Amino acid sequence: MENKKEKILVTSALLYVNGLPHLGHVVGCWLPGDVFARYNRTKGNDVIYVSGTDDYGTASFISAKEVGMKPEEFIHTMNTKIKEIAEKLCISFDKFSETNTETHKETTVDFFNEIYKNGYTVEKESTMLYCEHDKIALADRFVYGTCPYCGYEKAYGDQCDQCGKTYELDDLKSPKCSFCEKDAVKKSTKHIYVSLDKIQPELQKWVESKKDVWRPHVYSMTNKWFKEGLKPRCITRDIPWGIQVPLKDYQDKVFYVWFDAPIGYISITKELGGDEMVKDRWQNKDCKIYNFIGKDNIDFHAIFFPSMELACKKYNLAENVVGFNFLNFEGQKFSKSKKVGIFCNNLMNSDIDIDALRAYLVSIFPENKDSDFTYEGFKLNTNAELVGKYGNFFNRTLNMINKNFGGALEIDYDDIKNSLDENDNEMIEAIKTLPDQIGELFSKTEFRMAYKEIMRFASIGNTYLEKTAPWSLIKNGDINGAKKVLYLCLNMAKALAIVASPIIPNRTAEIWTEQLNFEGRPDGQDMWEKASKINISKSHKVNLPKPLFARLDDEIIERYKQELSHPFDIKTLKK
RNA sequence: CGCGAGGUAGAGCAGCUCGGAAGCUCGCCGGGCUCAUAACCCGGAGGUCACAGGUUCAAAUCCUGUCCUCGCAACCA
Repeated sequence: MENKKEKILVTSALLYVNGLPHLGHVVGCWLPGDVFARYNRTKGNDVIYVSGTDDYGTASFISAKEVGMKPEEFIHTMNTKIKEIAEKLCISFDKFSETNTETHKETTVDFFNEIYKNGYTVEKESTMLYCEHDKIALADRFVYGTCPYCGYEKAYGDQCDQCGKTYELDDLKSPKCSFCEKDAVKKSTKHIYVSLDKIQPELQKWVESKKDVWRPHVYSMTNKWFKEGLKPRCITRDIPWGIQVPLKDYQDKVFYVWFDAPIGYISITKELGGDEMVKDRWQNKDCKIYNFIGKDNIDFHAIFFPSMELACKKYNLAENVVGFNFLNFEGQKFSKSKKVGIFCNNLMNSDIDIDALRAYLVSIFPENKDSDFTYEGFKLNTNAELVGKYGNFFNRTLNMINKNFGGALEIDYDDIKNSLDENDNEMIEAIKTLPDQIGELFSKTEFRMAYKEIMRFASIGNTYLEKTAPWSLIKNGDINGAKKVLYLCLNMAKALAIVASPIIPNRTAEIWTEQLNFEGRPDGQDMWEKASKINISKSHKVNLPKPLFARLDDEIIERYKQELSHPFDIKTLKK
């Protein structure tokens, strides 16, 4: 059953530039997207993987001010650092860009113009709080004042922490700007709203068609919106940092970040391959789009962005909105202020094995519910799975081939096919069927299960060695028997390198060239189908093995705990 | 009746969509092997699948109710 090559576009949620990512973002967006993209390339599909940073919005504007930089300079600095971290983690973006580009501005303005032209916008007058000093509109979380109910003086714009009551921004007494603490003033302004209510029927149809594709929690979270009914949503803001709204009377307004950010997926695609690629990936119904996001982003990717796309009528909607849950850390939430977590800026100077880290993270991906990172788990996964099962199998196989046969077995499948016993047949069955089963799991974005199956695959190899005991065969003079066993093991080793390559790309590439002595890379285009073939040539010579992964002891773990727990503080950028 | 997630062997978890003899990793006990990074393989002990009802020939899995735990200001995916 040969599958046709698929066109696939993978996106990972744009990261807000106001800080550097912690493991949560890696585990929910970058890494699953990367594993998925790598698998599909290896499978032979035509994949591109894009992401970047979301540069606009109030917080980054204020942060830039705080460190004495222009917004452009600040976001560029942050974008560069974030990109370095992605590279360190071996996230294989075809393009990692940002939203502060000409291409993005054009794409966003054009996107808006289409919605406008299609009649899906309305104008509304509303009052807002404005800070004359910082020249920005103050959203609920950037303003405080006196609670109209209990008189608490540090109440937020829409809710009081002391009495818990919620209210309208209008009711807050003597409001002040959270940034400069000066009085905020009330202003009346016009804003543009997108008529989500008009789009709801069409959107709902799309969502329903995804019932069996999306993860259950994504589907149910999305459907909750329909029960209450979608309402027009404001997409403009009164701040000086963002993309200008291209309408008369709106010269001083910009688009709300959540309007333009997802359009970034399109503009970054355009940056990568021009209009032609946009056409090929966003306007071609044969291209499937996968959005990898954290659960906090589900609403934006399953409701707002698709609604906008439907109103714009120019681009295709996603095939799958892959919403991940959250990662906790040693039983607690990640927290910068409490220094709970692993903060990726620390990875840059750490000697932690990125592949081992990736493998552990995949094993605990919060696919269906929140999960927990523990150093104990990391240590266990590295020592028991990667060293003991996976790496050990390569080591055993290659060692015996080298020690006893000078690295070359001088046989192939034709030489052994008439002398197969039950154990051999089980081994052959595993090599022929498991790569496809594992691939199926990857393509269904069930990464944790795929990883588990890969480790089970390695265990089958170890058990086979145990049952056949080639070291005894050699001792007893059954050289052909030993060669047969090792030939099958070598073919399994090849398969194991390929199927694990989406998760541990560096180590598998290393063993591929340096130890197995093959050409190319195990994660090369179209390599997947080679995994299930038992076809290594007679004269193939392997090299001496070398341990793939290093064991972790408590001392090293303790050092990582110290090294990796420091959140990045933007104040260090201060001039 | 705020919202959401969860309660499965000592620990951590999978299985629940599409009911059909309780599974994985670690730990523990016993055995085997010595090719391998004190790695590997086999066997065993250990669970009334939170509780109570219901549907069914059959329920961890579906339905109803109850109890308990965790998250829901900000930094933060």
